[in-house]
Amino acid sequence: MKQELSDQIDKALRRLLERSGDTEPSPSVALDTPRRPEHGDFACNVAMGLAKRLGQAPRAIAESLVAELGDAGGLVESADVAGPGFINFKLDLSAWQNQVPEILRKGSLYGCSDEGADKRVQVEFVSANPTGPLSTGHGRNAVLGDCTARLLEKVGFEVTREYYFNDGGRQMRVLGESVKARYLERLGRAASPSPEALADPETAWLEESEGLPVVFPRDGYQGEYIGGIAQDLIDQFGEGLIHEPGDGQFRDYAQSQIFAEITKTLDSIGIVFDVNFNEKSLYDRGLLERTLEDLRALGLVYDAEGAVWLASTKMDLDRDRVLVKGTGEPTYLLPDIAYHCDKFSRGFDQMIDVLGADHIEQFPFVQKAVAALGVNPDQLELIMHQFVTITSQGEKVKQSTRRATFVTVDELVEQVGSDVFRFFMIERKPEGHLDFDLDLARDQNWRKNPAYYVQYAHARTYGIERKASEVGLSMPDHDAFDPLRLDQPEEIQLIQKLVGFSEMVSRAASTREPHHVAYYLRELAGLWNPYLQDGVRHRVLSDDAALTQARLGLVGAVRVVLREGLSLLGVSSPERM
RNA sequence: GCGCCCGUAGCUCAGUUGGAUAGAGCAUCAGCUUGCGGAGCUGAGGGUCGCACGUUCGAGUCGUGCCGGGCGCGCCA
Repeated sequence: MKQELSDQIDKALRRLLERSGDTEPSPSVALDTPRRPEHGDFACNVAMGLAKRLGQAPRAIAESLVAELGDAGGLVESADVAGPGFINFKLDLSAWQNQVPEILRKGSLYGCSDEGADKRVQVEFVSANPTGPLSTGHGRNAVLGDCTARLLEKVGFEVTREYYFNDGGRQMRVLGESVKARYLERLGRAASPSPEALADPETAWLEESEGLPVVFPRDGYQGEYIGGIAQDLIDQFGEGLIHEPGDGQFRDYAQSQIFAEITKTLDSIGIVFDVNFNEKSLYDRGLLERTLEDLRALGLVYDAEGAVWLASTKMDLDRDRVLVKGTGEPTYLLPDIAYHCDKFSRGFDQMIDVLGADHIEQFPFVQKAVAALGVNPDQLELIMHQFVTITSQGEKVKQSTRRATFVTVDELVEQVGSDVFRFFMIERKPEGHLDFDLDLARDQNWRKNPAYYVQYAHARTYGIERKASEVGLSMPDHDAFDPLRLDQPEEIQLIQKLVGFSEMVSRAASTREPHHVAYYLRELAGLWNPYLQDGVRHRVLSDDAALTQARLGLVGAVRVVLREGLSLLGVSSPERM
């Protein structure tokens, strides 16, 4: 509808410019929705931008444009020139009202578009290495990536969700050694390091204690889950693994166990990946060597100090980076570059990496290197997000990765459920900090907890349907009511909000900002809940049969939009609460 | 020290290529209300948009400099 008006204005503007002998390209017409209702339904500022070019007063240009436009084929009720040169449009009420059956007709397709038609996009997210349970930061990353993927699907892209993890390097070896240490401790063949030493890197690290060697690695993983994995191995193998190296079965078993746990966690919040891509497969296919050779052929690689370096300063970056260590082992950077080349070779039109703030430094190196190897840098984009803090009783909950005292996704989901978890995690724009208010998240009061507030708004559409069925009424089809009966100001306002859904989806998808969906839903619910509450002025079920049908039509349209919006967030749409 | 992100109401945060008198939720206060669904409805107060300068018809939004907070700056990932 907005598009239709915008097109009409565009045509009128072209006619106007042509007549005045102006041959330059016509400026694009932008409409925005004014904050103040007396400024109409849509406002246009194109006249102000043309003032200089045409050498006329903006208001005069606006007047001519209004005259040229006429009533835009019955769409416009009034067009007024206001302020410094705005044109304020008020649409005919029926233009709004007739959208209600349209929403019902489209149903779950409402809000969809073809912006991404025939395009394949890959979203890489979570990508936590399987060394422990997912933290809240990973949780935010997971929800952000998944909601972005859902938005892209909504606007027509073919989306691949992918999880990449490093299983070739040092980190996994330390994991294996950590498990082996706990294994030996539990069998009475090794001693645990002192708690003081574990807590503080500066404290002396004993080689042995009470006659037993201390084998736990200095930078090992201290979480309790490591002991659990060790216990599993004792239950299975007894003492049979005491001569097994840490990076053998210990590592393999720990990795597969932890990865299975991570998968389970993600599943519990409705996230399933299409591809789990492991670093090792890059080694197996010889892609590291090939990437290195390709970069070397471009003169972007050199040897120094016993290591192999990426000449990133030649690519406008502030320093060079090591690709292969003196030990002959690659750093994580080389596989990362090889991985992104592999992505590209799989034919995606667009690749999106979702990364936490602690990893963004890495991104430019990968992007530049991959660009040197022939990928258009615009095809590889980054969604960066800041960290999560958890607040309860007005105090921040302290977290430490090193000591594994962080709050896990599992713990949070157990307390508040998947729906609230996801809603809270997506509510903030990615680049801002996210303060997770645990008390509010736990609050069952629908009026206070925004997640429930929106879900409740949806459930109420079913409450009304149930009530209606008691008097033999059912929800009308899209052509079985007269939308012109929806003429109360609150109803028009609701309809305008419903109509704005598509534009919001399109914008959220193109800017990769799913938090707009959450805000939109809160606003819609903020109109809908009070509308229902005021059962005097506009009761849905009344003695007026035709009016009742029309309002049930509105109930249906609101239901469609709430359901579609919630589904973009991966939050359920309950029929009762 | 250098790089990136953030700074908007008491708190947590929105703010659509720069648009008209800066918004929401929570909290506070006042009045109404006994419900198509669990207490609700209506209204009010609350702001030098971190500070300064600049760009222009117009700046919360763009540029520069400063202040404050977070993250990063490894042959760790």
